[in-house]
Amino acid sequence: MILKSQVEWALHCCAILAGLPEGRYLSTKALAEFHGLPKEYLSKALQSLSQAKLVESTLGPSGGYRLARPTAEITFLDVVEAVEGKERTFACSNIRANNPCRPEGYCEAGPCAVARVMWDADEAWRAKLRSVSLAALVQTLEQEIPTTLWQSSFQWVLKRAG
Amino acid sequence: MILKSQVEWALHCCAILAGLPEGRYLSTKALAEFHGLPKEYLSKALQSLSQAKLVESTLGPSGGYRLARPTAEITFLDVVEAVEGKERTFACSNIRANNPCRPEGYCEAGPCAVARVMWDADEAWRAKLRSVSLAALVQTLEQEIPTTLWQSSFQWVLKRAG
DNA sequence: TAGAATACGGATAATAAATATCCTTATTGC
DNA sequence: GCAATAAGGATATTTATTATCCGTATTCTA
Ligand code: SF4
Ligand code: SF4
Repeated sequence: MILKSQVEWALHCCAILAGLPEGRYLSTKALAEFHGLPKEYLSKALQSLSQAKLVESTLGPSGGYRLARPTAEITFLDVVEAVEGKERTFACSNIRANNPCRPEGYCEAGPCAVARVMWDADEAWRAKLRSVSLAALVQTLEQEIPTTLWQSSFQWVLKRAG
Repeated sequence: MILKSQVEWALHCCAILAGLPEGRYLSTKALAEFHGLPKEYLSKALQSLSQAKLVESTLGPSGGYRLARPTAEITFLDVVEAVEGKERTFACSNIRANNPCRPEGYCEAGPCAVARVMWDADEAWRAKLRSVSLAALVQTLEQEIPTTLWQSSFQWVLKRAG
């Protein structure tokens, strides 16, 4: 089990969009070039973000994406779920129903203990992702990335932002 | 991203093995029949458990598997990692290295903030799985499953255990 | 007003992973 | 010696991921 690479892409794109000045848009093309990613396929990830209402888009030249909400109000979980979906990572196929000793017509009340533990763990994962916002991410990145690289990156980006 | 179904299978099989009397073995065939699963493929999951030293096996008629450790010393995480592997669920492809503004020969010190958050969440998931033992699972199941079904199930199993 | 750049969605192809089956070998109990 | 078993290799089959291509509607710009 491994998350799709689109998750990493989407998170990095959101980090860039989070640093964009108010009202500016950044195109798929620019985001793809900046990260060295296939434009057409990255576009699908961005469309997922758009459908999840995390970003807004506009058409035409100088079109592209911008965040739809303040960075403090978008979490890692929002992005991950936009790309991966909201389904739990443990799917129960109800194999206990195949128990040969199971009485005719007997129907289990709810999810069994196995599923509940797996779902609790899934929720712990999500809770952690929910606890980190894009604002927090940008703050950390700003501290860690060398100032010159940070600035030249945003110069590069701004030159292409509509 | 979804866990393979072998995880569910392995957990249920461990739950059965956990209820087996000291020194008895249960075969793949019996476990597959009990859960209504494809024997050959379930066998692969059990082999994973065996390689992870969670279960011991013996050959010949009346052969099969038994737990290699006390139920209190086997956790959900042990079983999940035996089947799914120990790799983290977020794989970093280091796309920041593609940044066009990145200086020649510049090399990032360590994993970036994005990866660290994802890995923290992964660890939260594992911590939760680590916190539940097979002993705890069996205790819960024993409380929840109707006594008659519980007993007839283990009668069924014991008749086939070597 | 024409043209270029864009997001969006549908279709489809390529690749990788999960699921499943088959077969051979070595070991064990009877 | 025979039957049942775990183990592991080989190989299909099916599904998910990754990727590309194209048509349409929209928006900006010149
Ligand atoms: S995980 Fe629980 S609910 Fe799902 S099949 Fe197994 S016993 Fe049933
Ligand atoms: S997640 Fe972090 S370490 Fe991984 S590619 Fe992105 S920036 Fe680099």
